[in-house]
Amino acid sequence: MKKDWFLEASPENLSNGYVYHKEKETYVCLFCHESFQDGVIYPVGDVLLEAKRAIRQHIIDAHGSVFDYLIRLDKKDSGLSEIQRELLTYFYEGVSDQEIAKKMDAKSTSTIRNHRFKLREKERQAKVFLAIMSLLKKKREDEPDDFVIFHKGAKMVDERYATTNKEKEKILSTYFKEGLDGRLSIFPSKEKRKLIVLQHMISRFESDKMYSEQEVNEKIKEMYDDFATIRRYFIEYGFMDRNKDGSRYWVKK
DNA sequence: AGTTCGCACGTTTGCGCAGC
DNA sequence: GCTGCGCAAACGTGCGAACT
Repeated sequence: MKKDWFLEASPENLSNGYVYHKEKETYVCLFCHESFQDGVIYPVGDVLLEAKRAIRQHIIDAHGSVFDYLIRLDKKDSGLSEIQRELLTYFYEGVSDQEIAKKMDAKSTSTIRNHRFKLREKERQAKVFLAIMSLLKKKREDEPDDFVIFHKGAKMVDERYATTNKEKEKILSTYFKEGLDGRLSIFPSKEKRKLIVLQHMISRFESDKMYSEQEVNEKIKEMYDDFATIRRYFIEYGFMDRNKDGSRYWVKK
């Protein structure tokens, strides 16, 4: 059995010895990965059992007790000392404090009580710790990604082209190999990349200036030879606008 | 029915020891 | 020297049995 997989399960699943996969509607054994399909009736011994009861029976029959497995984990995984493990085993078996004290070489019952107290304290601490870690995880998942904002007039931009600033950096470094002030190596074919590259190219234009077609071409040529393609994309994707006769160009805000 | 007693258990506190 | 761990004693509390 792969121990990591076992230990990644929730505390409840861990103590059950199995997990329920919602999408597949199956119960899966954490020890051997044997699965039981919800809605199917399984013959177990001389009786028929539905999936949930079948997997519980399977764990008892095939793997013994989940407690035995967990209690035998080493300190690194359980955080329990040798003595704590021994005590917990006695508690699990329902042995009285007096008997435990006797079994554990003349320890007094007060020692056993004190251990019980410490273990409960550990339990409380573990719960708080789990809650803290779960909040941490939740916050990370809820945190909205730092998405690239396109200007309002941008066309062809929808949720399919949502790009994080991190991705943007990566894309730009791929296409502007000489650096962000350098030339574009090739114009990308994927829409998402086109948008990022065009957004970067348009940032080199002044936003309040009126450009002639010639000026636009020259400016683009500083970055890429095929100025006609880029100019067309600027208009098509709404990064730039022009007047009817095409004599004046300006950056859309 | 109310009180007392013994017991079990939880909790607090202090000490000694080992490892770092 | 600090820290964690194991141990034990002391104290407080709840509960049932025995007693008045």
